[in-house]
Amino acid sequence: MDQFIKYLLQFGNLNEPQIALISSKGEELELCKDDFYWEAGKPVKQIGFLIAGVIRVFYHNNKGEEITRYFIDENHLVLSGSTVDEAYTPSEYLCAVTDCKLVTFTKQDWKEISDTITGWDHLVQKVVATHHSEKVSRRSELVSQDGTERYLDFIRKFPTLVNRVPLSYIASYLGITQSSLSRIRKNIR
Amino acid sequence: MDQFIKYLLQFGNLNEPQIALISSKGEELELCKDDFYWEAGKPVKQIGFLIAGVIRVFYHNNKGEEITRYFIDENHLVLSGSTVDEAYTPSEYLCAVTDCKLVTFTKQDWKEISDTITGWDHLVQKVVATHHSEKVSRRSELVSQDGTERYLDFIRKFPTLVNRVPLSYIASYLGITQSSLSRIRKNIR
DNA sequence: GAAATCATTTGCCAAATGGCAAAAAAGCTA
DNA sequence: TAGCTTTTTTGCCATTTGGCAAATGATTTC
Repeated sequence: MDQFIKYLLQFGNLNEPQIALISSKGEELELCKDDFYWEAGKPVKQIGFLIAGVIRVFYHNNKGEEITRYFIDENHLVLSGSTVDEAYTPSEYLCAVTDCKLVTFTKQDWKEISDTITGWDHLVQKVVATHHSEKVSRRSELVSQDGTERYLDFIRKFPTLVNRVPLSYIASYLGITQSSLSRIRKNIR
Repeated sequence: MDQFIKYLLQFGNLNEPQIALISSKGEELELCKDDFYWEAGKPVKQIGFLIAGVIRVFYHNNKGEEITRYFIDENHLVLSGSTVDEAYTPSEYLCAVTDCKLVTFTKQDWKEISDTITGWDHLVQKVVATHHSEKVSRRSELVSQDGTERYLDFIRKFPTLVNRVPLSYIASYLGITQSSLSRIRKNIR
């Protein structure tokens, strides 16, 4: 929980009572490897903040293959792309790649925080914007590169993930087959 | 200007004085084809809303090639990924693909609006979140598909752009060469 | 430690894409 | 319309990647 507060404080000030309010609402949640945090079609009722571990975001393409859209690592909010106060049913799966620890808030509590703390929405907006630009900068160049460049880029941009995430997931994130990625790795060394 | 207000009202209520305030701050801006709206390295001083036209977002990769990151079409905010009130210097170029019309706000005025209108930040957050998820859903599947699928997807997701944007830009967005895209198009018909 | 399971590497060949340059088509201007 | 410029299409061949299946390696379980 402290970790979450500390993270928030990078984006704006919070006074003691505000911190107390936030702390009182947050609940710790642990996920084991391969547990789902979201499942496509099941409404999301929480906002989460990932304290430890890695979550993989994936969906199924029209051939039924799992496509990894993104990896979420420590110190990131897990919330729907659209806004918090609406009912939201994801079309993708969020699944723990490693054991995970999160702080979660019910949407109701989150709304209460938003109504109570002046500037909360603005602060969250900052956080979301930061994550967004990080996401974009991590993702965007993939399309314009060949497999080798994409993998090197992945290592650069997710340095802490390479050894925690199975090859097949990385390949699915990079948009190449596992075999190709394996060959690519061989050529790099 | 009315178009912008109308757009905002989809995301939340605004009363007359609020609308008047927003209207009084917005300035119309016209861009000709190939004009730059942002240039990498030059600070951004405005928030814009695209009323008409298409803007291409691109950057240069390490080989000096232009890579198209995204197309912005009508009824979208043009703002930095990070927050509004900070100095922001983009690392990418925004260039008009067609003649464009925008409504713009200085950061100062935008801040004034934010300070004056309760719920403004929240409303903007909704807009940004909507754009974001739209962007993600338009972008994300590209990596996992071959050229033909990507192009078909592009047509589906940017139906109004196909005939307004040069082939080379689309190819650069799809991460394939212009030649390949040309061949792909031949095979589709 | 052996068996079973899961993850990664490799071989083989087909298909897709890139690089380069020339040709063809489309658009623009005088 | 002719000439010029820009955009798009093609041909040729090298390289990359995919698909599939088998082999190898690693991990877990009993």
